[in-house]
Amino acid sequence: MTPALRTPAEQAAWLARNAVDSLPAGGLERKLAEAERERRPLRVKLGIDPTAPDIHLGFTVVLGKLREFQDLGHTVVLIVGDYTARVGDPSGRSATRPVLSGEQIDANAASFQAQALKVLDAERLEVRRNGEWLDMPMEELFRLVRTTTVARILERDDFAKRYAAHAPISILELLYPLLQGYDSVAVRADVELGGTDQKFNLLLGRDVQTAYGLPEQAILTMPILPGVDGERKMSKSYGNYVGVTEPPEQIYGKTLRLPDAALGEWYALLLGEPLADGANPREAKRALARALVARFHDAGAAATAEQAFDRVHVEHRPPAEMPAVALAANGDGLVHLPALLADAFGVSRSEARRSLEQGGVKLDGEALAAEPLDRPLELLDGRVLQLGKRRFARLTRV
RNA sequence: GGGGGGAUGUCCGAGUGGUUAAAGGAGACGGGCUGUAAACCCGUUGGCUCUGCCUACGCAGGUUCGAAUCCUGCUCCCCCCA
Repeated sequence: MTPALRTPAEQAAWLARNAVDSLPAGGLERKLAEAERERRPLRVKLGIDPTAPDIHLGFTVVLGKLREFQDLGHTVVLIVGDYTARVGDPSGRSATRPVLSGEQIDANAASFQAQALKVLDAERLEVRRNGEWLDMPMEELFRLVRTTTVARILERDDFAKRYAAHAPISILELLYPLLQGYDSVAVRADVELGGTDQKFNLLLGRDVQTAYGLPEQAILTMPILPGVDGERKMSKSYGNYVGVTEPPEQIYGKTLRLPDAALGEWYALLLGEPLADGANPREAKRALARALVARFHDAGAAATAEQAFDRVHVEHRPPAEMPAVALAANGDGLVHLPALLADAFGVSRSEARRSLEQGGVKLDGEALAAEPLDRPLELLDGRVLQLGKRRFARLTRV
């Protein structure tokens, strides 16, 4: 898939083709030339946060770029931020992230690594934990902290905004860019990747390296992938993400829900190719969905997922497989519908009542009247209960 | 150290003693229309044993027939002065 790229200049251009920034100008090319001259692989660094163990599509954009480096013979250094996670990141408007336990971090890191291998080549991969070097004496910390100033840190866009908005910023947060920069020192990074939101941190890493007498890393920033809402960046906290370990039908279905306006971006960032001019959005989106399922599962799963999708949403038939829910009747042989719906779909009983009132509950495809709330068990046994358009369950007598 | 401002439902944000489960918006959910796209229209959006009951406006007490609204203490945040 990688075209034959002979010279460092060609390689640099290829690597930067869908990046936002490649800094400093010519930096990547010089690194590549140096590696060739010294016959060593470049050390390409990416830091990850083990607070969330799931990798979503947005993150695979950066992973995909790392893979390109690997395909050119370079080494990827994945840094698990175990130490920083343990300290806790108080950033963000939505309160403090929980401080994770050691076991939790280990578990997350392991699952993260397994997922990353769906994109990365295990042969040219080095995984490190920043706890290896960040647990430093205060004297060392002072040395690190001296490399920058408050004004410089406050230049970072989100700090600047929050400061202007009188939102809280903890000292600890201000320290994070420096710690991340020190990671680059510790692993002697030649190149560091990140999303565009990481630009400041990546650049600061160069200053930190200089202060420690090391050559500065080149940086490459990748565009941020919009989430399935097509609006905000893909993020777990916005609930607009597609996880790489999700089942085929989920990946397929979520992809088809993507607004057309974002289709071009997904093509460019996930498939690495432009969306053909005048392409039928529906067909293009189906092709994209198949490609993504095939990438994280396999081609067979992609075909199956598409069939399952068509069956439910095009042909309006219940899915071939659906969870079974046990019916529990009271003494009169009646089943309380709100309780049944709550049990089957994890909604509250009040919510279930509302859905009933709005005609959102179907039995074998027929809308169920809101009254009465208690139905004979015989009427329900063996039938398909449906909430909304895409939640199904088969009812069975215990 | 001193002074001032603030904490409301998933989020943002009104509300300063009584039709307030709490305006408005976003999001989400259900229905319509569709390509399960977007846009658009309608409805819903704390819980429950549901014509009622319970729980809710940072936390804990108090005043009152009645408090998100008043008082006291506490926690956290922001600003100004030093």
